[in-house]
Amino acid sequence: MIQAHAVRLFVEHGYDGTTVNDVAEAAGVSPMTVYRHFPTKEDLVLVDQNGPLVADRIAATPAGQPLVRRIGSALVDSARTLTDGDDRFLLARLRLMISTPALRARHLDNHYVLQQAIVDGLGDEAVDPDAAFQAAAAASACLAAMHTALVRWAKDDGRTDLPDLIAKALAAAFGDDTPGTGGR
Amino acid sequence: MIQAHAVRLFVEHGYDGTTVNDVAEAAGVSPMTVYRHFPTKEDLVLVDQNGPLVADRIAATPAGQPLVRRIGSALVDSARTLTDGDDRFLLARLRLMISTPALRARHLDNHYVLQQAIVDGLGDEAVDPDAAFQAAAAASACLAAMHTALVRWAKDDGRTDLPDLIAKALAAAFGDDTPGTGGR
DNA sequence: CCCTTATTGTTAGTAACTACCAGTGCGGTA
DNA sequence: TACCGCACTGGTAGTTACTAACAATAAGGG
Repeated sequence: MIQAHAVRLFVEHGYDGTTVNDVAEAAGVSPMTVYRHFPTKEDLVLVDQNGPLVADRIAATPAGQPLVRRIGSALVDSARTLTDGDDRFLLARLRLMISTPALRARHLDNHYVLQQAIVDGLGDEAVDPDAAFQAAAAASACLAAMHTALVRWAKDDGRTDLPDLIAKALAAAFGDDTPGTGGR
Repeated sequence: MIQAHAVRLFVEHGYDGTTVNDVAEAAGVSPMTVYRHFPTKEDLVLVDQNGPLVADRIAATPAGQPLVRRIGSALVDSARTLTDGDDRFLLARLRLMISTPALRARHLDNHYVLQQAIVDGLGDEAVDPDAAFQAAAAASACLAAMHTALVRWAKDDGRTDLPDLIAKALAAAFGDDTPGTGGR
C-alpha cells in the first residue's frame, strides 16, 4: 500500500519532487515506518519479487542447449507471466526507473544480482571458474538485451507484446536462432 | 588531484567510511570546491573520459560486418589502449566500483549512456527505429559482456590481459566467431 | 589602475537516512 | 484477570550528501 501511494506521488510530482515524508503522510504512516519497510527511497519503486521466478525457469531448461538460448527462453517466458496481470502499475514503475537516473542505476544493479542468480540456476557449470565466467558473460548479455526491450516496451506504453520484444532484442544480439515468436 | 586523494581515502577507510569533507581536507580544498568539480561523491570514483574513445572506434569499423562484431572489436581495441598506462589507479577505481553498491549502480548506468553513444556511432542505422532498437540491443549486450570481463579482470588483480578477457566474454555470449586473441 | 572573469570559500538550508528509545496491540501462560 | 514476550509503529536527535546565494581572491586585458 505504501508503495502504491509512493508510485502515484512520484508520477504526479516527480521522483525528486516527492519527499519520503510526503509518501508517509499520503500513506497515513510515519516516515520511520516507510524506512522500515523500504530501506531506501529507491526501493519504493524498485521492490519486486520475481527474481527467483527467472532462476527457477533457468533450471527447468534443457541443459544441452547453448547458454544464451537457455537464458533467453527463460527470460521470454518470465516476461509472459509477468505481463499477465495489470500492466499499468508495472509500466508506471518502469517509466520511473528509466527516466530517473538514481532509479535507473539501481535497477541496472539489480540485474547484476539477477545475473548471479541465473549463473547459480544454470547449475553444474558453476564449479569450473572458466565455465562460470562464460555463464556470467552470457547472462549479463541476455539481461542487457532484455533491458533494451523493456525500455522499448515502456516507450510504446506497453502496447506491444513484451515477450515478443525481448525475443526480438535477443535475436538482434545473438542471431536469429533465438526462441520466441519474434525470431521469425 | 582531488580524485587521487579521494580514491586513496576510499581504499583506506572504505567508501562509506569516508566523507566528502575528509576528501576535501586531504586535498587541501574546501568541500564546496570538491562538489564543484565532482557533482556527486560517486563521481570522485567514476569520472572517466574514454567515452568518445569507443564511439570513435565504432565509426571506424567496416559497416558490412554484423553489429556485435563491430562493437566487440571496438571494445577490445579500446581496452587495449586503456590498459597501456599504469593499471593500478584504474584497478583501484574498478574494485571500488564493483564492491560498493552505489558505485556499481552508477557505473552500470554510465554503460547506458555509452550505449547511446555507440548506437549513434554506428551511423546510418539510426534512422530506422527498428534498426536502432536492434543496434541498442546489440550494444547493451556487448557492454554487459565487457563488464563481466572487467569484473573478472579486477578479481585477477589485473594480471590477465584485459582485451583478451573481453574477447573471451564476447565469444562466450555471441559464439566463437568474435574477433580477438581469445576467440578459441 | 580598473574591469572582467574564473575559481574558491563561507554560510545556511533541505532531505535522505540512522541510532536509540518509547509506546501499542496481541497471543500465550498462569 | 494479570503478566510477559513480540512484532510493529512512532518520536527525537543526529550525520551526511548536496544546493543556493553571496563574498573574496587572483589572473589577465584595456
